[in-house]
Amino acid sequence: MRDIARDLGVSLMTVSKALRHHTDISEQTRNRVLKRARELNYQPNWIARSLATRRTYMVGLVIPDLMHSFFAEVAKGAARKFDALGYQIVIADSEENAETEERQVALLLARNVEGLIIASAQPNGRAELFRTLRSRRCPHVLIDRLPGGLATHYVGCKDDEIGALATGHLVDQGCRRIAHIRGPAIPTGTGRLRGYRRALAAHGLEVPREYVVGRHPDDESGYEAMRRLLSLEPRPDGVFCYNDPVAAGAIRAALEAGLNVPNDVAIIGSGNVHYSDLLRVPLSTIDQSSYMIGETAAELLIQCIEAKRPLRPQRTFIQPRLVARESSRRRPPPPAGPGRAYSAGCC
Amino acid sequence: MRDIARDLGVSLMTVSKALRHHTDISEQTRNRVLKRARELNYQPNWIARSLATRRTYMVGLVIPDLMHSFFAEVAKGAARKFDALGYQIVIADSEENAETEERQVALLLARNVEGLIIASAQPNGRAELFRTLRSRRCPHVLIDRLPGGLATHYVGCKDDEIGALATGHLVDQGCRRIAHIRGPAIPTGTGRLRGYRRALAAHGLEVPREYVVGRHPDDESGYEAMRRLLSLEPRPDGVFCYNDPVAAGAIRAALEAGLNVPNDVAIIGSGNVHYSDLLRVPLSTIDQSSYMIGETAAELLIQCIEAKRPLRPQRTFIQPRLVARESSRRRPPPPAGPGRAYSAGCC
DNA sequence: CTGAAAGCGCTAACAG
DNA sequence: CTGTTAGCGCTTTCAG
Repeated sequence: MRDIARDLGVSLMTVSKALRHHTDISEQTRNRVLKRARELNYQPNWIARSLATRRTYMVGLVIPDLMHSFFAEVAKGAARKFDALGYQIVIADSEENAETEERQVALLLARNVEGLIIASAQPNGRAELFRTLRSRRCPHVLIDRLPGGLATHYVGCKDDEIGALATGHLVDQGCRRIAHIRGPAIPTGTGRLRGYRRALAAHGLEVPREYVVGRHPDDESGYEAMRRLLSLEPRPDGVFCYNDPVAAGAIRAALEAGLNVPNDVAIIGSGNVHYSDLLRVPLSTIDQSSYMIGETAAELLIQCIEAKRPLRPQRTFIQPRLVARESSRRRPPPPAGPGRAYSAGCC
Repeated sequence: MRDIARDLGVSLMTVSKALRHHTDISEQTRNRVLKRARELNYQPNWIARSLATRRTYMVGLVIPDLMHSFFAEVAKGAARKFDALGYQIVIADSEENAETEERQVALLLARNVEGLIIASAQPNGRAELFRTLRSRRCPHVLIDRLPGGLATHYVGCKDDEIGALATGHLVDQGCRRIAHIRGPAIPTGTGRLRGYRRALAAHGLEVPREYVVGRHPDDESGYEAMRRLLSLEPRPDGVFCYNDPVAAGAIRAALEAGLNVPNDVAIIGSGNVHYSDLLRVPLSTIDQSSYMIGETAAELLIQCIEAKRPLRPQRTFIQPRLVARESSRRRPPPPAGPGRAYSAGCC
């Protein structure tokens, strides 16, 4: 900028304004400045600009696992939206670990991100991170996982609905001994478990305690959990899995045990990750509109950032949608028509 | 920082040094400063620090698709390594589009990243982006895709080896009419095609022109391409696919056509993405050590950044590894032992 | 319409 | 060991 100013015999200020298309600069000088800038291949320095304006146009996205297609899709949705709105996104991976997440958030704050989208790995009841965010006045939108008793912005499904929808579907398919491979002690894990229990109760079904197993949300532990379930007597005839990777692992275990999916045991997951249609047995699942979660959260966050005053907490609950594929369809589908319990919005 | 200095009656400089654990500060003052900093919940401002030091400790990673497991895994490897080395990674998605990639790189440069890792979407022969990078003296490491005639750092496989390894494996399995669903006109696409042709020639096999189809590297177009192949007369009995998503799509098409995989048609992909073991038919593939590519590239980039003088171009070629699963195994595996053509390093 | 002055929060270099 | 001076590259504010 200094060079341009010197070359053109104008002040630094004039250059600065011209470059930013400020109104009170004559057409002519602006063009001279722009021309010279191009010749010199001038590149604005965002660091300096940020320091002066106190704006970074950077936002953070914290997810538990980059490699989980569900969150990758969320990230893609958010990235596209932010890009369109002139913000840069920085993605951080918390590795499904509360401390790592706190560290990542601290790093992002130190970089002066203007806002944060978080699919939090904080266990139920641990709210310090959110208190910090609030006290530092950093706009943030929670996604996918909604901690209880917190007045924050949120975009995602209601997890008990997911659990009830999936479990209800298994009941509809004729399953009577329905097990659950649960997730960790985070809102999605406990919420889906709650929904599962509610649906069982609603249908007057009872199952042994041992029918709820699992902890870690990946296909390896889905496999292990399923093996445990299959060793029980009586063996479950339907399994609702915390998410699609877990379900994929469960299918592998079932097939390995020589069972037929869905006839010996029906399986359903959640998340509708991109490859679930390509699995050994195409996987029934609950679609949570991952891409849309990313987009919607991004829009909301920008609103928060650009609002003068903090907005009051806004929650967008996305309707979970049953996607029934082969892994759970035990009978030819009942005739379409109004009144089917769990078919609304099904593919 | 000013507040701390005022409260303690010392200079700003003293505070600055104490905070950074500079040596020439007395134990005692340091502790006083640190204590007060904690009390005031002082958070260093990276923007200001960056402006003063001309260091950002930020690096960029540009990949063609966040949602492709292969690149997600690369990203994970790089992220972990950078994190350990005290750098922050910013991931950008080029959407497999050359212009978007150039825009993303420009954005990252404007943010003063200190270096870049790029899995480039530039088509063969288009080298302007790399010239820019070079002229701007921005350290960069190319991964996965190595443009011809460019003296740059690189980490990845040799694509003709991938093509030859995969195709040779199909020959070993008894396939004689081997088709190829190819990728785009980028180094990986043309390199694998070249390897495929070389292997066919080496085995004295000839195939009709129509046996090479495809363009887009996703499962949808893999499906379409496979349908085209299956309509040919004679029908191929083996297909080498550009990557695993394409192969997954191809398997779907084959099964839908009522064919048996691998007996009617054997299929192999490349990339060894995490879920390939869980597909309808567990997918044979070429492992490219995606995670290690990320790690290695990160290490190399940091070396470049921290070196006084530009390093001379360093290339790390990773040995592709055959992973033979069900989608290509037409006969019981031959007895293990030395001398098997393509078994080195196989799982 | 143009420009001078002051400062964003921090640090390198050097002087005491 | 501590402090002073002079910026980093850009912008806001306000006076011409």
